[in-house]
Amino acid sequence: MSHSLHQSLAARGYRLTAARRAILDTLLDSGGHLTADELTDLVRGRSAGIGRMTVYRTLELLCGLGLLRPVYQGTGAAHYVLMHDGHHHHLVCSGCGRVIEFDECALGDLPARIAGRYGFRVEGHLLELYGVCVECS
Amino acid sequence: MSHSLHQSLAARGYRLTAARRAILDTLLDSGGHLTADELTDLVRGRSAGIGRMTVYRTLELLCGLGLLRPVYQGTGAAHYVLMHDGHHHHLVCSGCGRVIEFDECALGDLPARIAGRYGFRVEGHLLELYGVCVECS
DNA sequence: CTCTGTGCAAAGGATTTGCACTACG
DNA sequence: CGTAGTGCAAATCCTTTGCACAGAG
Repeated sequence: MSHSLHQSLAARGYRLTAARRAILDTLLDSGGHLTADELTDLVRGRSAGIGRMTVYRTLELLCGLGLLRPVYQGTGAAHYVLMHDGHHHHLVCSGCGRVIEFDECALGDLPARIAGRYGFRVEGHLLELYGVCVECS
Repeated sequence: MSHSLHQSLAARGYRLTAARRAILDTLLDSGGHLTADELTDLVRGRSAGIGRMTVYRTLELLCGLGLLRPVYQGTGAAHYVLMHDGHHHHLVCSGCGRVIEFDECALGDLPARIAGRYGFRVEGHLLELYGVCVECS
């Protein structure tokens, strides 16, 4: 499990450097939902001397491979979420801005229907539900 | 149809100024998928003298009302998409970055199940499918 | 009339280059 | 060894404030 990201990189011919290893490990341990800066700080706590740009570039690389996804949670910096098993599901509260993850995947045969209709091969997805959480009701 | 946004604002006590009217009309006509800057240019073509910040503030307002949503398409500026009828569906190609909209909504009774489990009232959603389009295969 | 909304300019952040240097494979 | 990857600093770009003025209700 903690090797899937590393192997995904290696398998595509990308080098597994110390910096990338630290970034990947931090991402996996943190569970996602981090900005680039938050991630940089965490990475540096684990392995000093890693530059902000290396973090940015690694994030960009992972996004290009479909393993990570930037989401815009209102204001400020982009948050990056891991696409565990190719998908990710959010509940976003309009009141307090809180983000809750949930696992239930209700897509059914939609990917197959999309493939049939648009010739589009679906590899992953992000579903965000917007509304109001219990506390904000 | 072209009045739903205007009425949503008016009904909540927001003023329907000339600038907001122009921005709302442009948004509706363009079909969405615009950055703030692209929208500003379009708005100015229709009604000169409208400032960039007015556009930003109107976008922020609409996002707060759940009528619009910022999405992060890779790099650069945020793209804003209209939440027609509270939902929006994307096909995003990892190859060329193209974004295709589709209408099929496959959520079924998920909102009801989420409400039961998390006490979260679902008002809208964004579904993004990632993969490879026909041309990039 | 009053208070919300607007526009400008300037500040504040986040992200991105350019380039010499390091180290993975 | 050669090339992909790194780190720093500076540049660039997007977005947000502060404040005086205009216009909607």
